[in-house]
Amino acid sequence: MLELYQLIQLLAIAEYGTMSGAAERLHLSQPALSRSMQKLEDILQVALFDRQKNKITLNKNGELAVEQARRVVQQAHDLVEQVRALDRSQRTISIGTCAPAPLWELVSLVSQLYPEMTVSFEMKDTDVLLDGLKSGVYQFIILPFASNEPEYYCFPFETERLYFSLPPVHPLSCSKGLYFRDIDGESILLLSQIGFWREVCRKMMPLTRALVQTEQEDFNELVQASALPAFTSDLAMRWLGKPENRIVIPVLDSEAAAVYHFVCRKDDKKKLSALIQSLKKNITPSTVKH
Amino acid sequence: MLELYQLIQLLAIAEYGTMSGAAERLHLSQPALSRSMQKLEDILQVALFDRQKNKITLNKNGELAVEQARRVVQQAHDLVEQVRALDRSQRTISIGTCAPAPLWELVSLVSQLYPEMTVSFEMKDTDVLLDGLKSGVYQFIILPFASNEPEYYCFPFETERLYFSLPPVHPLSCSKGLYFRDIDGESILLLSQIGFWREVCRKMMPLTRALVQTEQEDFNELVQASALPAFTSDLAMRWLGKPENRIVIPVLDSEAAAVYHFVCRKDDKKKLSALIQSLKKNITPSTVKH
DNA sequence: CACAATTACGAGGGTCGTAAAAATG
DNA sequence: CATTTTTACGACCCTCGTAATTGTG
Repeated sequence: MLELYQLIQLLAIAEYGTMSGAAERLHLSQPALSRSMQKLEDILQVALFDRQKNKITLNKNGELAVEQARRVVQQAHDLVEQVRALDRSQRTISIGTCAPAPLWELVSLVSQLYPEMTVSFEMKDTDVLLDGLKSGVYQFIILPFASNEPEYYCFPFETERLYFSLPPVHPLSCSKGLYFRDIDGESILLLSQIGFWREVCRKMMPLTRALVQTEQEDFNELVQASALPAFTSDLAMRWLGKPENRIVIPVLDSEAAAVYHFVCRKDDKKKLSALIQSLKKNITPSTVKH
Repeated sequence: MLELYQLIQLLAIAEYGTMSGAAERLHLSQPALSRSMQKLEDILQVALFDRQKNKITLNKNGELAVEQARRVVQQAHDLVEQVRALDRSQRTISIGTCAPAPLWELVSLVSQLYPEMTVSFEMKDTDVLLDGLKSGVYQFIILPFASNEPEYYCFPFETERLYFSLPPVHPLSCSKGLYFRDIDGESILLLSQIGFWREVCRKMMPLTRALVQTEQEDFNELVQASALPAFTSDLAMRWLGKPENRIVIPVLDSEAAAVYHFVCRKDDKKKLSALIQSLKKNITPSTVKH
């Protein structure tokens, strides 16, 4: 019976050229490898090597066998990897999101509803998210708009509104509401992991220079220490707390309000029904409106 | 280490549905198969079956594994077959010919020159021969015309001229020479394995009905017993003898003379050089002319 | 109680490593 | 004389089969 280990050994010989070298690479004794190849030739009923007492070289048959063996071994390797990947994908829920805020609720919710599953998430551009949903990278994604592609199931479940976070000394800190353009031109502090909000800022405040901070801790300290404007949101304040020593003022532009949509493939709707129901239950009428 | 026998066993379970059934088909005990599959799951680090104490069914992982295993096992099988086929092709010379006559000389010549090789031959239509030469089915072919395709090496090496074989009582048996049309309309005896000559007859003697005989022995007896015209040729008479109690009369049409051409791929010219030289040496000037 | 799968245990086959031999440059 | 391949022999691993156990319809 032909077996994979024989093909792997053959490949090692082909790559290394000599039996003793291949044996060493395979952590095998030369005699073992020699016998193994003799047995392979027995099985194939074909000579694979030109034997010159002191030296062996692959003959035509051997070269063809090596070529074919590469395919077989590669595919066997792929089999292992693909099956493991499928298994992993069945044990993990991958979430793709356009912004961090929805995750604060979602991750704990998903962990509760599917306690045996591993939860992973990524923040990407919306087009990458849609590609990933299509290819199965994500079980569901969070978009700041609705998708009406027929193969997807989509509904809005949460809104987020941006607030300026101003130091009390700021000239506009007494306002009841502000527009992006009121602050445009001033330098502002920004967290790096804010998803699509980054683009919103660039578009709505084209004159503003953003000082981007990677770490949440460092960001918080900077906000307290500096006199620069920053952003927060209703969701951020609910989950992470209000910034200390700061005045928060709602941003009045319609672009400052996002309606997060849950999007999954219709095929997966049944699997995710518990989550979907739970999300819909949490929707308060005021939450969705803006 | 993943091995082929485990994949084969997995496929048997997938095809048969139950372990005991698959074990039987594999000429294996159930416990052996059960342990084997447990080991396969160990190797993949993945469960392949839903186990219900009394029953097993493939789960998603298992189905993917089966699908992949089919590919791997199939390719492993192909490896064996292809290597064996290559080995055979290196040990055999396959000749394709348009007519039987050239073989009488060729087969013995090839056997002498390449005593370690097996000689096989087939008689086919000329277009099939050319296809076969291109695809490697034949090492060389014999055509009744020259091929001037640039990748082929081609030269004429033998001619054959048809003769009518008439009973002495036949009205034309005293002729020095005859044309096809002189006999056209009479029923004639024909051997089935005459290659392209069959088409020549059909074309040159459209009114004639051919009584086709499969066996050489039966044909010879028929020729002696009946009063019907038949064919022979210079080569047939040289190698098989003159028909008894018959008058042989040359067929004068140009279509009754064939110049057999040896055609091989230029790649193979070197391998066949001994044969080519030997064939060229045998060419007598009179043999090639017609 | 028949049937299916798993566990336990001993037997056998096959591969492995060490040692030794043969051959080459 | 170092290097490479092959043969010989004993050890061990791993798969197999038989028998027994558990669970199901």
